[in-house]
Amino acid sequence: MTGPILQVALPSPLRRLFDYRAPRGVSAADLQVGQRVRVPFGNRAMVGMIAGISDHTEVPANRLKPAEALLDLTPVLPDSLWRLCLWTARYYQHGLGDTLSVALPVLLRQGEPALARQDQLWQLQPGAYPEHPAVQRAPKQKQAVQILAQHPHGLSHALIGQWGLSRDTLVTLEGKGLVQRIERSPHHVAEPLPLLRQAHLTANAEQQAALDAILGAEGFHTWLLEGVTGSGKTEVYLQAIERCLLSGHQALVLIPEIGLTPQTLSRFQQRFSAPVVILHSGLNDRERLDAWIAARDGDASIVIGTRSAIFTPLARPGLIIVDEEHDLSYKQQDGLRYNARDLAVYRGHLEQVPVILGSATPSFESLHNVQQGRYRHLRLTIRAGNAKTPTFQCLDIRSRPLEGGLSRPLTELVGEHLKRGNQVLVFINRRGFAPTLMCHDCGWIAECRRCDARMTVHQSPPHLHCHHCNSQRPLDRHCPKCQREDLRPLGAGTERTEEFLKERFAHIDVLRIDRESMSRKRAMQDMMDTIQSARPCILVGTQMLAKGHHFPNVTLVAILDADGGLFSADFRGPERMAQMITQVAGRAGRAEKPGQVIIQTHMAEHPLLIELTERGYPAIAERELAEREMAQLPPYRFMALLRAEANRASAAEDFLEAALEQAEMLIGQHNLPDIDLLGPVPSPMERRAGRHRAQLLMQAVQRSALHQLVHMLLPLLEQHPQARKVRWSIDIDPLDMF
DNA sequence: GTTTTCTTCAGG
DNA sequence: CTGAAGAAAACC
Repeated sequence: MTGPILQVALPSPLRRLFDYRAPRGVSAADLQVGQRVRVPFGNRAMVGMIAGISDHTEVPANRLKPAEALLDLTPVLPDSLWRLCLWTARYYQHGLGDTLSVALPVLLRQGEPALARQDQLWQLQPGAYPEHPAVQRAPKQKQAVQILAQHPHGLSHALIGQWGLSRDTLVTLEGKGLVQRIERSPHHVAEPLPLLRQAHLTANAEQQAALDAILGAEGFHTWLLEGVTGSGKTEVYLQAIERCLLSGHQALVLIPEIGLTPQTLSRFQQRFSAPVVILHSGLNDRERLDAWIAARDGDASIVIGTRSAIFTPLARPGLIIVDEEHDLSYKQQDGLRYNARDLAVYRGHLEQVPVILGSATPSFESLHNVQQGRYRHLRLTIRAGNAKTPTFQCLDIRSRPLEGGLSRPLTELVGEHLKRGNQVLVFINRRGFAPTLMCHDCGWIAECRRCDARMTVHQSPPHLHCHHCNSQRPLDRHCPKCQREDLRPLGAGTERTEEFLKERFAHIDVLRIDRESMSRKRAMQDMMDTIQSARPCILVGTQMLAKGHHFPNVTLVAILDADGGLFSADFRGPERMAQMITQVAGRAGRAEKPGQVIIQTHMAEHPLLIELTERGYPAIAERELAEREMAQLPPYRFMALLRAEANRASAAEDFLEAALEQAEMLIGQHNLPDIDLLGPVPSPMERRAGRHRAQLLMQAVQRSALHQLVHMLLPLLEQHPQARKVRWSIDIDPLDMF
């Protein structure tokens, strides 16, 4: 008689479960899938999750160990979230244990109880009042009674301090029987709050039509809410959430990483008095766990968070919103390479709740899903306050000199807009001073020693910086090759453009917005203050500018270099370019002032640019999707990318060569239809951070065939002798090929 | 992935 | 024979 065998998922990269006997003293009736157990693993203890309970095992009895302890009385995750995790592990071909450890808050991974922290609150006893004889000779105590009288639901320790009271005072009062302690979770709502703090705005006809469609449908549907900037997507979200809360359910809202704009968040908090939890990177482990538990137990009505928030359990799920669904930050780029937007759709299906994907520039995948009838399309085309759509113009810069990245006509135009008292936004997707440092005598170029890339010149402070591996080195005056003293920065980044504009428009504020300049804590707020002041100013920045913020007084948007997207090696280059230009352009012309968008390019006749400027994003999408179909690319084909990297030059390719052989064998053995194996080839940037990288692309007509192939291939690769010499990973539905 | 165990080989 | 380094195996 061995008792039940626990199949435990452990936070390890190994893609399998480990069998244990039940902890001593724990009977079969106490055990459930989804509970956490502490188990001995090798020479240390680990926290894992019971993924299965069986009555037999292949592991010989002498190797089978008992688990040390059962950590939960009931499963930590609701059933729907457990199933979401199982599906995620299967779909992204990742170990279940590792998947679960991505999904769970850190403290739960470490074995903390999955219970809400109990705050101690001080509360007045029923018979206590400030004139009570017992406190007349104790002013501090009297004051405490007065303050507590104003807080019938109790005051927490932290707040007591803010009122200038000490713990001792309250303990004394407790002794006198005037005050009691109560335990309560910090998110617990004592009594139902009024839902709305602020009445909702009146929806326009389009918004109302979208809301009617969403709210009129039963159960699970995916809605693609395509709304041009300023058309009021957020108001649609808010009113959909309102209905969700009114029916007693909770809403989950995903936002992109950098789009954690205080503006959007405060709109949620201003509108609803219902409890909102925000899962952001600033939370410590304890705060994160508390928020997670508040969501799971139904104490939080609205949960807002970035990518990983898709794994937040909800007691009463009612609605999932993915804002800026096209944003790449929804895709995790290492480890478990999941796409939170796609998981949101699957989760909606599991929990039978509507999913709203919102964007001004929907991803081509989502538009394709609309065409396929999987998603329903809702459009918002009217900008608030009748703001006009900006006019687009390409500015041919062939053989024109550039200063700080700007051509002469553009600089003049900037001057005109400033003279009229307006603000100008200059978009340049390159940080630093210049992307290249070159010796004017011998042609030497500063390259990174660990990557196949050029070093970027930075000026404040002066140094060379590789944006791919973060290595830095000082800026020499002499060329290391010919020793002469004529090193010149080539091209322009944000620093150089900022410098040029400051010099050219000496009396005007020039604000640089990029990762460096925003690292200061109040930097963003200072910038917003200047912008709100409506004084003429110039904003110079990277794509940080394109996300979330509204600049009502900007009338000119200048895009310094649009050509990158036109001849990118990545087939998604044009999609990215069109999204970026459209998003940046959307920052302008919000008020009565019409906006003007100038795109500097060497390829003014390029059909893509012409289409984008004359007919806009939807036209580009239609055209590009047709091209993708012809070229048999996603979303018309399904991709899985096997990457490998190694210190030795050929190790990665050797491994992938072996993988290719295995894959070909499996395709033959199992008659898997319509799969192309492309490669192995060196990655577009072959060497990065000192490691040589290569990739094998697998592409298929049917997702299921590709899935089968990868599913059978990975166990073979794990055992392969060459696998030890490389780091490898599988990326299902890869979004970039680097 | 990390840790433990095995293998090999130079050196004494 | 010993010790070090590197490869292989185990991790339940």
